[in-house]
Amino acid sequence: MQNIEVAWIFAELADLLELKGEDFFKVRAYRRAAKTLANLELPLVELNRRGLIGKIPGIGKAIETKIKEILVTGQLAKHQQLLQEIPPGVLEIKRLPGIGPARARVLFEQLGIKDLDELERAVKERRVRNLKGFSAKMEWDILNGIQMIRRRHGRVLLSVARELAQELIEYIRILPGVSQVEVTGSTRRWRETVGDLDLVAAATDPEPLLTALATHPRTKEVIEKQANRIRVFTWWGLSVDLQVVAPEEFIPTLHRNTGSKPHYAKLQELAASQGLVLDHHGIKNEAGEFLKLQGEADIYRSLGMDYIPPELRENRGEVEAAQRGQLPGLLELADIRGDLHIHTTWSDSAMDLADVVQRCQEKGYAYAAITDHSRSLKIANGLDLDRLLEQHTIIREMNKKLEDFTLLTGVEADILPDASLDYPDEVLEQMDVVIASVHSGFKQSRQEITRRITRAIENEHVDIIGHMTGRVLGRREPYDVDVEALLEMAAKTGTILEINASPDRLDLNEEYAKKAKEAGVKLCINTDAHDLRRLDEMIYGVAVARRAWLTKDDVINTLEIAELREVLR
DNA sequence: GCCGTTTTCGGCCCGACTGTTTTCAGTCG
Repeated sequence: MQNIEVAWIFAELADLLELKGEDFFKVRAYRRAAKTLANLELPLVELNRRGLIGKIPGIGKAIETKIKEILVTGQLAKHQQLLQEIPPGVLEIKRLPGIGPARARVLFEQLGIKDLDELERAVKERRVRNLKGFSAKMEWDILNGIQMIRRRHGRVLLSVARELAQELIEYIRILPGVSQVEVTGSTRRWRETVGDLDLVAAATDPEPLLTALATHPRTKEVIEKQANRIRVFTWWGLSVDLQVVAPEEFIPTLHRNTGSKPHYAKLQELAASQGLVLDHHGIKNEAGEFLKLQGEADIYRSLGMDYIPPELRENRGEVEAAQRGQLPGLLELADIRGDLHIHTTWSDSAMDLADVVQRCQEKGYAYAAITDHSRSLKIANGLDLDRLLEQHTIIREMNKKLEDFTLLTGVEADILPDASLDYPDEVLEQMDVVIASVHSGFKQSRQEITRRITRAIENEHVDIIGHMTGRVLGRREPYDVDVEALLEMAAKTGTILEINASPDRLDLNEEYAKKAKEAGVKLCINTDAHDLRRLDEMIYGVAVARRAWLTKDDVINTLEIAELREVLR
């Protein structure tokens, strides 16, 4: 049992209890526990062995007992029992925008609606609008919500896919006879969501590997099995395809399976035009001899071009650029010198200032900015003026004692619905980093939201615009905003745009990040972390940047502190 | 269900928006 799986049980338990109308505080206690468990540093199994589960904040006697039950039996009786009462489809209905526990319950109890299909039918038959708490407009919203969920269906966040991939790879790598194993497909190309996880392994005998995956604890059922490949569906809601090849076919298979299909097709075409044959066996010349391949770079070299990293393999001009020797030197995680969007216990995060400093130093960063929420964001315990200034005083004091590390003062100031910022200019002026973000009024018109963000961009004290389109993958569409106009304005004012690295945001996305660069805008990759583990998500923002063809020069948090201060000034 | 340098019971981050049964429950961040 992984922590994340235990956390999922508690999160679902919270949802189920909420649907039953259970006390809100009890629901919240489970939800908090789920979040805490998901972000623990150590495996629960280990903590249990050391008798430390009850010591975790937010975990009391009752939840501790339940965790132990899960660790021993693999499930939770109370959770299973609730699932008997409430069909899982009702949980999905509750996740529709505009539908919460109360409305989902009305739909279930009064119309017997158990899943999205039944809901869609009821809406089309106009049976929903007359229910208490519903309306004709809401029927429209429901259909849109169902569309959104259908679009996402079967796809998971890249971070989930990578976590599962890592676990399976480590498991397969140590099996007898395995020489190599790698993740391929869209996961290796770092696409923001993943439909299936594709693995390729090199081994002399496939059978032990196929059996190992078939019986792995993550595997729910085997979908298909052939002599050298197996497809399974996992408990994580992601299917996994493992192909086992002979060692000499590993590199060409890894390369082909990584795709993308259009990229690979283009290479095959190019190979053919040179009298070569490129396929999963390798590259064959006109004499029918296979060229020797040490790595993927040899494939590209044989075709007369530079090596193309997986993130660029989308047939968006990378082949032509590689032929001309003009691929950009992509940004690397190691280029990142600091994180400029971090929350602490002063607002709604689990980390205190000392935690942040320690972890950022461990990561080898030279600086970090503390940017807690501003006063209007009450639910996140946003800082009023007094607390903000107090925090900044403390940060400046801490800074004096730090060596080779700079803790910057800052704030994530709300761009309010009336386009003003949450603090006056005189206050913003005094801090190192001002991020301005929208956290309210998402449903304003395109014109209004664009104007709001434009005003923030124009404010000379605003350094960075945070998560500019506001999307949350699979949960919330971006707000209606004229991104192109904002890029133009940001270029004019020298305002920096954030690539929010949180795997469910990735905002700006790769398309806009690329356009930003082309418009002459500088970017900053931030985690927006609310707990220690999520400071590690920088890599996902770097992946967006790489897929957007960005180099070190395009990203300001690759600068050393003195240069960074210059840019922020 | 969790928690306690005021409380082992009684608190638990708040407020805006929405649609509308025009007075507030439900949802959201």
